Amino acid sequence: MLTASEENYLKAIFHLAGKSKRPVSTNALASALQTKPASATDMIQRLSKKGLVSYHKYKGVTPTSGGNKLALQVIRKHRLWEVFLVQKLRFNWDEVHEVAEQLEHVESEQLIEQLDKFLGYPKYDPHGDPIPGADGSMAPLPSTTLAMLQPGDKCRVICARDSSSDFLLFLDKLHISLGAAIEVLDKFEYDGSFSIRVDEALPITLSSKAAENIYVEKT
Amino acid sequence: MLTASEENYLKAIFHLAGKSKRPVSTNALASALQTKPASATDMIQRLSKKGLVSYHKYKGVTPTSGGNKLALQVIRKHRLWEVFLVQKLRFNWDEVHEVAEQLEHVESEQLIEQLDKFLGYPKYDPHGDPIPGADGSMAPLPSTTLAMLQPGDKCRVICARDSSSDFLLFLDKLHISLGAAIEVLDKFEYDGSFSIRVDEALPITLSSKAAENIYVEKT
DNA sequence: TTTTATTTTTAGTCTTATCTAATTTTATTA
DNA sequence: TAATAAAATTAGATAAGACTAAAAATAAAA
Ligand SMILES: [Mn+2]
Ligand SMILES: [Mn+2]
Ligand SMILES: [Mn+2]
Ligand SMILES: [Mn+2]
Repeated sequence: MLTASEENYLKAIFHLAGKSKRPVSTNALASALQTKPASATDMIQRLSKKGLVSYHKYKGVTPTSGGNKLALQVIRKHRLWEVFLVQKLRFNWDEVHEVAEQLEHVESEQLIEQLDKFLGYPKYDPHGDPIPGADGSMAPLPSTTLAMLQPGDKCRVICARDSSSDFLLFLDKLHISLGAAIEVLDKFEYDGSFSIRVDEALPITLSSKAAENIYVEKT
Repeated sequence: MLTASEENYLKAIFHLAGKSKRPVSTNALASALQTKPASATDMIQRLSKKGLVSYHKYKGVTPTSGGNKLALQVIRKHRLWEVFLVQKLRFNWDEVHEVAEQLEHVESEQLIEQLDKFLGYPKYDPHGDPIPGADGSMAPLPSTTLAMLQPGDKCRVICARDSSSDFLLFLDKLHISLGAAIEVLDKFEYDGSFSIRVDEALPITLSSKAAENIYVEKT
């Protein structure tokens, strides 16, 4: 088992390496974790001994396939907790990170699987980032906005594209929350506005500007 | 701020000292935490320096008023998480402790207040232990069983008195879960059995033996 | 009231995770 | 290419939290 610190480093290496798995420099890692390069080197060597990262002195570090898998599981936990905090505990979009950063280290297979179920197996976190499955698989980044839908289409809200607090406050006023089920009733060509139904409530009107800033997945 | 280890020790001292605040011996503390007496002494001295416990060499240790307050806050978090695990994530009564033991150390005022709200401000945990309020106040131990109620009475399920897995499985079959709202419809004097309604569902019959083993609070 | 047993504390060691300061390697520039 | 700057590593220190073994204090028994 990994310590919280090891998990944080592994996750940071995973993120910094990106899709192309380019080597992560010691300085970049240290600065991402708000620590010193010497500490990063220490931890890199420890993770390397455990076979979780591939490391060549002065040449940077990348996750191994084993490290990759573990990093994805930590990210899975982090993002599921973020969904919980926003959808169930009514945290704001920008208040969840710190807390999820702690919760992600709680160790219990059962906990995370039941949480996933409780949340309805969400595919995206409140920032629109895909949630890895138990097997490490991930949905593609969200690309459909509410504005792309046609009357009769149904969808679920993933996240806001424009995550300014103004916009989020606006969504809150309309009771459009993360994970809300939306049905497109009508689209008015005149100004591109929509008539929609949110979570079985009475129909409301939404401007094209707002619709373009809401990422959804069709259901 | 306290480390997880400090919180665990403080909580154990609080529990072992009991209501009468009798001094806790080093051996008792070590054995409660499954560690060695030398480690317990170490930690006792650390907590003493922080003013959280009152300590006299060879004479045992008790929480100070400050330590008491902090211990109650950790217990509050522990028990609220236990309620969450059982009521929301469908954990069994006896599966929650380990996980709550980890979750209790997550640090966020907002998290615990929102969780409390989300759970409907429960007064008891799944083991029937009262949950301290944010101010440290606690409800008395549960004393009312379902069997004590009369037709027309309404209540909420606190916990099982007999927490054998047989009985818990039986309750599960009847869809009587922790926190369930129960209405007593009728009481049959012939055998002491009850007709009750659980969470607005169709009426069911409950034996006197079962009713005597369910602790409730009247609503 | 000595002697013996138990409990508790102290002394010294280990691991994890951090830091600063010094050194080494790599990259840049003249 | 040689000098300099930047990045990375190593050396050495510290703190938390655990351990074992030894010493000291207290409790129980003879
Ligand atoms: Mn973290
Ligand atoms: Mn996120
Ligand atoms: Mn704990
Ligand atoms: Mn409990």
